[in-house]
Amino acid sequence: MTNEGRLDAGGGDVATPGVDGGDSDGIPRDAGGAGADALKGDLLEVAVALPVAGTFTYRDPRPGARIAPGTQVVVPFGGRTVTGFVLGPARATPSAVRDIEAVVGGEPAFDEHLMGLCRWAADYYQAPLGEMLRAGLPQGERAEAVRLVRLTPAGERAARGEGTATQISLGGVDVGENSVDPVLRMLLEAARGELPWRLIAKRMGRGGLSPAARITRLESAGLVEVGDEVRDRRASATVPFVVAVAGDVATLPPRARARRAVLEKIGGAADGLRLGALSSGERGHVRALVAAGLARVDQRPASNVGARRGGVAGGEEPPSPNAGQARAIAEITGALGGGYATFLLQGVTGSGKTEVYLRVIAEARAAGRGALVLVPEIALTPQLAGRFRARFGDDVAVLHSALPPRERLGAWRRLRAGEVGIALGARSAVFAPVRDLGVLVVDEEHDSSFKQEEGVRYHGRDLAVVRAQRAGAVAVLGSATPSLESKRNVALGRFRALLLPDRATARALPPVEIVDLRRHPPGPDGLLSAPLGEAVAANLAAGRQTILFLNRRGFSTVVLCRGCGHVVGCAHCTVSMTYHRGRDRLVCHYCGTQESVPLVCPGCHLPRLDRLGMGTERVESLIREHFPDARVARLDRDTAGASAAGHADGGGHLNEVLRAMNAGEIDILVGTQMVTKGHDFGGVTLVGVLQPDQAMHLPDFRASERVFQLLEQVAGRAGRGDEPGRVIVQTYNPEHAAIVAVRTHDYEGFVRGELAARVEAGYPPFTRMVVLRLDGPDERRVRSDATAVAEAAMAVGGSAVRLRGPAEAPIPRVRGRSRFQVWLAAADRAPLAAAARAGAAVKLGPDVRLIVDVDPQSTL
DNA sequence: TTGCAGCTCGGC
DNA sequence: CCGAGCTGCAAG
Repeated sequence: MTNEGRLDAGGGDVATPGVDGGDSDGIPRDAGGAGADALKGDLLEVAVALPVAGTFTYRDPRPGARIAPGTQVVVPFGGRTVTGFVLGPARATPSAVRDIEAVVGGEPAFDEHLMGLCRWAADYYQAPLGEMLRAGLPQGERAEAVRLVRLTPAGERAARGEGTATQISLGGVDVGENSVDPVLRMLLEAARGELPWRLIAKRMGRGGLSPAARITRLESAGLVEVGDEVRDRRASATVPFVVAVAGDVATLPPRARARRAVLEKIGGAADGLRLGALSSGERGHVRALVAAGLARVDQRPASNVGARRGGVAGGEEPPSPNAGQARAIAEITGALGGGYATFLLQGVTGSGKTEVYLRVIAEARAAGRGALVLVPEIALTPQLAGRFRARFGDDVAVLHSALPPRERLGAWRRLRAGEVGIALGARSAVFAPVRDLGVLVVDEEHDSSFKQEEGVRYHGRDLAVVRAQRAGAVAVLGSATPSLESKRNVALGRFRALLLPDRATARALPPVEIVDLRRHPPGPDGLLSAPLGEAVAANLAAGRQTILFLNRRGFSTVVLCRGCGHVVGCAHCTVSMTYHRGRDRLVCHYCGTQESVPLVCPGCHLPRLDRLGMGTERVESLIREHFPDARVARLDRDTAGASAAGHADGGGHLNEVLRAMNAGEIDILVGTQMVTKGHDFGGVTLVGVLQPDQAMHLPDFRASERVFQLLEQVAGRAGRGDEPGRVIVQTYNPEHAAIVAVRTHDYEGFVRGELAARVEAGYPPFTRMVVLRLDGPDERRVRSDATAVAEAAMAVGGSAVRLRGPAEAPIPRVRGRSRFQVWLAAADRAPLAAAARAGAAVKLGPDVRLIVDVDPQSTL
């Protein structure tokens, strides 16, 4: 279904310049003299979507066609074809200029405002502009060049063994019977005799010539041709619809009842039905109906998909705000239209922050301005989306990572076209093309998932504030436990603080009971202390629901030899393997490597391996033993599906658990973080936290802050119904600051203590930080490069910048690569950025990579 | 990132 | 002497 916009054929949505062949060798290299001015008008500055510094100049061969800044284009770059973004007219006239090959889509992918934001972000996060721009486009909006290998007629003959001996030997094809060149054979079997280069390389595996050598040889023999093609996902953004066609139903066999039923279903929908909305069985009938001339399948643009979904605005009477909410709403709406302002809205779970967002957004919409809402990845649930839909109906575009690219694209287009005024999504939605932005909301602003930890490492919350600033909009950051950065910004007068004092339901957050595991040791299975065990039993007897929280997946976290003390570790990482009982395999949580459980110790070969440590799988199983009559369920990444909560295949189990919890069909839910965020479990009256201890001792200056935030969030799960809840934390470290503070939900006290410690140690929010992360297969090389990087950074940073390292990362080896870190801290941004740039400019040894991480959120 | 030039090493 | 493989650098 992918429409390929073939460059030389001008397919689909791809505007093809008037010059054929893509090769611009005919263009005068030296434009000197009279022609220079005329030429200059068509010269454009382009950022390519690659990790390459700088921008490049290209020519638009279509006379007078002014490509607007922000437009996505396809350009030849080095020996291949890549995506780029037009920045504007060229600023220099270099000696060599090549032609833009294609313009993707009719309109710019970014408007001026978003271009400005990406430019700012590229500079701040020290990322190439082209890469930043690419990060700001949704999947599906990106055009990508695919290198295709295609059989020539001569190649086809050779592949069939019909070619002349010369042709065959020319191609290096082995003439022996049964052994046609594997590449030719693959191509012969492929549709249209062509395959992507990458696929061929993948299928060939090892042995013999390298795929590249093989293909090159075939190409020079004229048996195959190789070319880059732009696959314009935009052009292919269509969705199949089935429409009933007037015809003679009698042509259907009388016994084809199912077929008639499907036909009726299709006929019942005035505009036809999405093929995707039918079951696979029904789709089979559609095929037959089409063959019988009773139905037709249309391709419709994806922008129509989902446009008319969801509830109708105003369907439900909004609850009237309490005094605290009313005050917050009044303050924020008062600032709307008055230019930039950021509010920090602090209120515990259940205090009604969402209602404040909804009211403020409604206010902005009434004034004709757009809104953008960012939530942590894991919190982007159907429940939350439903709440926005119930209030704003079709005016909301939900940008979910689980959305198929097409639907995402449709949502993006509707936002850009102004058909939809509100965008709701995770981190990357900060780039959503909302028109005339009035409000940006960042919910759970302290959540670390707003920081992108791969590729371009931007922080969604920080970018939201910057975007608000640039757009003259109001930003609202909400949290029960704001980040210390935001607290500091309030103290500095940059943010305005708003407090929602109570839970909207007028009940206080339950106190947190701390169980000292040194005095109340867990039972022989290491699970429950007596107080927590009794509480669970009592809650169960009372017919109420319990959540048990443990932030570790798997069954056992360590597989240890009782004979020699050997711990089974990952072959590629310096971490121990986790035993997963569901799969009956050992899994590395860092690189994903899986292996079967060895029968004997790899060290001493004695069969004395033991599975130690507690993961959610073991908790679930032990709980079933303790409470055989209880209905127990588990919710973590393993049960929910592939990756984090949001992913398509994960939704099923997650939603099922949510439903079963709300229907009271589960007594005890065991889970990881996943149970803490975004879900509203009405009837839970007991929350048990099993072991927050390991999280407190992570080598990370934010460890305490994270533990507090996590516990507070977990506590918020309890007692939201009519019943008061209980929260019990069992720990070996009851005197830890985060534990002490969480007992009485004394966040302000915790913040004071923590801020004092941060000042003392020179950590954020009192300094700014950048980490330079290096990794490579050869430990000594990485170490020495890290030293050179540190020296270069300090030579520039001088006394304004403090250095720590180079030091091995807390997990020194991941995926077979050794990792070192150089930490830079400074009070001011400028010297810090300069030092980091100097460090990043150091020439590295072979296979050593360096990543600049500005405002790092993780030490690992 | 990938592609290519320039170089060295090994086989004929 | 030629080709494969590695290294370093440039890409408009």
